[in-house]
Amino acid sequence: MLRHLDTLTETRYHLASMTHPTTVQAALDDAGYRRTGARRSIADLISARNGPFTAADLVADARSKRLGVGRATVFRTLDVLAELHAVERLDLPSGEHAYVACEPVHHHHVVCSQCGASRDVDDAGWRAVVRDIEGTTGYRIDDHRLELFGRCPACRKTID
Amino acid sequence: MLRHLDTLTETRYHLASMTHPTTVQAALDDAGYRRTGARRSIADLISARNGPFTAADLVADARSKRLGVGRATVFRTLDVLAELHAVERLDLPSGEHAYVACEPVHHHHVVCSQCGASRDVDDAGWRAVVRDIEGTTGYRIDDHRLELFGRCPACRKTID
DNA sequence: GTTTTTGCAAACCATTTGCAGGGTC
DNA sequence: GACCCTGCAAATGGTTTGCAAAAAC
Repeated sequence: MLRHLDTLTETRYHLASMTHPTTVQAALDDAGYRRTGARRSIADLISARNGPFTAADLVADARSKRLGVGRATVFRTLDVLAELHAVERLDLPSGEHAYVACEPVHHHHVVCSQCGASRDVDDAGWRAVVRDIEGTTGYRIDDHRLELFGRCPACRKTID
Repeated sequence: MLRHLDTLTETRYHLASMTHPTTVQAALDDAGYRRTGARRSIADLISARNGPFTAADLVADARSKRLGVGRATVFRTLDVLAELHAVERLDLPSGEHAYVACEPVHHHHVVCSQCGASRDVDDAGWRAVVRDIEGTTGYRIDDHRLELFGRCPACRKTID
C-alpha cells in the first residue's frame, strides 16, 4: 500500500505537512465511507501534494491524469475530509479555499510566500497569548483562526 | 461634520472597534479620492455599525435607507478602504468577506461568537510568539492573519 | 471640459445541488 | 437488491466588470 514519492515534482519541502500516503484514505475508511475509485484517486492526489492546494488544483490534477473524477466529487470529498480533520481548510483572501493534509490535532501552518512550502507550527507560547488576551478583554476564547506567511529558509538564501 | 450616533439600534457594544464617525471618510479624503455622495453614504453606514459586517449588509442598509447606492459601488469602496487600511477585511469560512472599521495600525479583533461584538486586541506577547516561530521554523514571517472567537463578558453572564 | 465615479446588468468563478445511472456492500 | 456515490449540467451566490450617463474637480 505504501506508495513511493519518486514522482513528486517538488521534493525539497516535505517537512511536517507531508502526511503518510494512506492517511487520507484511512480517514475515510475509518469513518465508514465506501471505498470508491473516485475517493481513492482524490486521496492519492492529496497525498502526492505537499503544500496547500485548492479544489481547482485537484480537479486539474485529476483531469490531466484522466482519472475521470468530477468537480462535484472533489468538492464533496474535500468537505468530508475537512469534517474528519484529515485535511485543514484555509480561507484565502481571494475568497476561495485552500487545503492542507494534516494530522487530526489542532495546529497551525506557516506558508512560504515565495515557494508555497508549508510547515506545521507547535503551540510555542500561543496558549499563553490566548490566556493573556482573555485576561485583558474578558472574552472567553473558544476558537481561532491563524495563518502565517513568510519566506522559508531555502527561499531566503536566494538573492531575490 | 461630527455626526451623532443617536440612531444606532445596537448601543451596548461600542468598545474599541467603534471608530470616530468621520475616520472612514477622512481616509478617502486623505488619499485624494473624490468626495461623492455614494462614498459619503457608505462611510456613514460603516461608522454606524459596530461589529463586523459584510458587503451585503451595507447594500441592505443602503437599500432600506433608499440611498440609491449600487452593489458594485459598495464593493469598490470597500476595496479601496481595505487598501487604505481604514477597514480590515476578514475571510469567513463560508467564503464571503466581512469587514470591520479600524485604525490604520496593525492589530487584531476578538469577535463574540454569541452577540457579534468585537474588540481590538493589542500585541500582548504576540510579537514574542512570532519571533519564537521564526526561530523554530527558520521562516521569516512577514504577514499573518489572525482571528479570535469567543464569548464576550456580557454574554458570559447570561445563562446560555 | 476633463477625469473620476456610478448604477445597471451581464459576466465571472468557486462551490452546490438535482437527478438518473452506476458502483459498493 | 438496497443504498451510497458519482458525473453531468444547471443553479447559486458573492464579487467583478463593461459601459454610457452623471458628478466632481
